[in-house]
Amino acid sequence: MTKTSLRRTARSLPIALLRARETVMGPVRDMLVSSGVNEQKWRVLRVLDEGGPLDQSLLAERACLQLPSLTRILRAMEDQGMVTRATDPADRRRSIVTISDVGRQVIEDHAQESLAIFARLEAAYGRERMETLLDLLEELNRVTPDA
Amino acid sequence: MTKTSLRRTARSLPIALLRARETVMGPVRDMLVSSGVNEQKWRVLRVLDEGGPLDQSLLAERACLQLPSLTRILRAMEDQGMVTRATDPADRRRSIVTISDVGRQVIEDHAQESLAIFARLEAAYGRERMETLLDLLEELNRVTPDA
DNA sequence: TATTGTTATACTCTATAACTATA
DNA sequence: TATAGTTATAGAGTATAACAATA
Repeated sequence: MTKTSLRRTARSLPIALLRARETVMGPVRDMLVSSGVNEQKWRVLRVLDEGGPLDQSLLAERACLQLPSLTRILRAMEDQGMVTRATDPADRRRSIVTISDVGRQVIEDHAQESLAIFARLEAAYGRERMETLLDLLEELNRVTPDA
Repeated sequence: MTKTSLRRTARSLPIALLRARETVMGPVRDMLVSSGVNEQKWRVLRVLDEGGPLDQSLLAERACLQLPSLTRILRAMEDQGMVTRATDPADRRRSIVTISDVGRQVIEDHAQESLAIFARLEAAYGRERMETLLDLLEELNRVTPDA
């Protein structure tokens, strides 16, 4: 160990969050391979399904993607018929992205499995504990909106 | 929204973990640009500094890296003099990785700043809340070791 | 035969900057 | 001049499979 003592890696928030995500993503990745969309497209669909039509900047932020990545992803998703894009008439620089029936169907097709994966994890981890964890994560995101 | 209601994305554990990590990594990334190592190398150094010499499989798991990625990263880190590698005499398939003084110095050089970043976040978020969050993340990693 | 680590491939994300169109 | 989104580029991670060396 170095002289200046850092926290144990298990108590390092960035590392702890990354390990937790790897833990949780295992079964989710298995689900996604059968869905025809990757993790990123799945996030885009989820965010659009939840928040309604969004411009790309906001969509990128909520889906944790860079704008250049999103540009490429949306091109593919448009080709697959999962989303549509339209110029915002109020500000013609903006492009508004809308989920289509095809996109909604992708979510619908995997919603049961997604819920089941979560339910299994919650059963193993504890319902109350899970709610507390999600509360704390939400609060963390509020503390530092992006910095 | 689709008919089968999934959780709000803020209550989706994979998405919540990803957003939390993005939130937390902002200042950490700023620190790392001045350190000469990227996120992945920093994790490798932290894990080695904490756990002592490790074989590559274990190191990969603890640092959340794939073995092929680790192979490439270690080659670079060996060239930079941050780590050394030696064949395990007890099992000559195994390669044991050890952090060097140079590697330890990289950690030492940024330990203060790393602690300060954490302290600021903790102050904004709440000390007790932070401890609870870290406890819950540790427990989550114990529930499902990797599945 | 199984395991550890390496190499190779294809795909994708990140980070950044330059660029276009619009405001 | 500033902003939204696109394009291009370099660097790097992921996933996977094939492979060599060793067990």
